[in-house]
Amino acid sequence: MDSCDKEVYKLFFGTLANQSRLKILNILRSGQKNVKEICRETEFEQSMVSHNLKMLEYHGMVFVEKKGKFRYYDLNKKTIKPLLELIDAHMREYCCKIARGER
Amino acid sequence: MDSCDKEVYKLFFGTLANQSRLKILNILRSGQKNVKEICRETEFEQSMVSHNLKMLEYHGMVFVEKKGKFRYYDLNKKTIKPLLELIDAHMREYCCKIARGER
DNA sequence: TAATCATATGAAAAAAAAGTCATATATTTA
DNA sequence: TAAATATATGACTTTTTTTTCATATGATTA
Repeated sequence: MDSCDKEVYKLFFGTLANQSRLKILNILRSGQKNVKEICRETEFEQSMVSHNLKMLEYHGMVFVEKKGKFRYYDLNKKTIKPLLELIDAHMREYCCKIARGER
Repeated sequence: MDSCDKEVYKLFFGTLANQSRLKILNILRSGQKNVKEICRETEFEQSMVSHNLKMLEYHGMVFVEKKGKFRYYDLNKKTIKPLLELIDAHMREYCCKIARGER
């Protein structure tokens, strides 16, 4: 990991370090959705969803597919799903106190 | 992943979404180090290193061991190392444009 | 036990990221 | 082709995070 990599890592993790984007990713776990559907399910405002989807797409965490006037976003199941699972394992073991809000 | 989890995920990723902390983690890959050594190798100011180490420790990414007046910090090789490797794989495949600075 | 060394902490300043709002663009339908 | 619908974008404001600075704490040594 050289200093260039660290910048990339930072951007990558930064993309995941946000509850709105995590909520979007989570919703996409159940299949691809268009922007409107994501707005409805998250109860987020549309432009915010678009901003966040752009960031997720840029980092390869979701893919887009144009269908007429809609844009369907799909989770990258190959890497993002296992990644979330690995982190689940880490957190089960080391972050109980965080989950409980301890300091 | 419920809304409580998302908060924890956010904190977890937030801890990794920072070049200073990534640099510290990277340096710890070659074995445990005390704060002074980390300062020297990173060229970061001491209090900043301490703040960042605290955050890393709180999230189970490093462990501390007191030895006299020194405190040795050690990387969590069980989860953080494989995590970084998984992300390497993701980035090799999807984030080339990021590494190249494209937009 | 005073001086020194190693590290931690809190508050405040600086920097970065997130969210909002107005509006632009693109596609479709009437 | 005008209106409507879906989504994206840019500039700005707000919020959050990071860094810095001064200082506190704790262990060691002279």
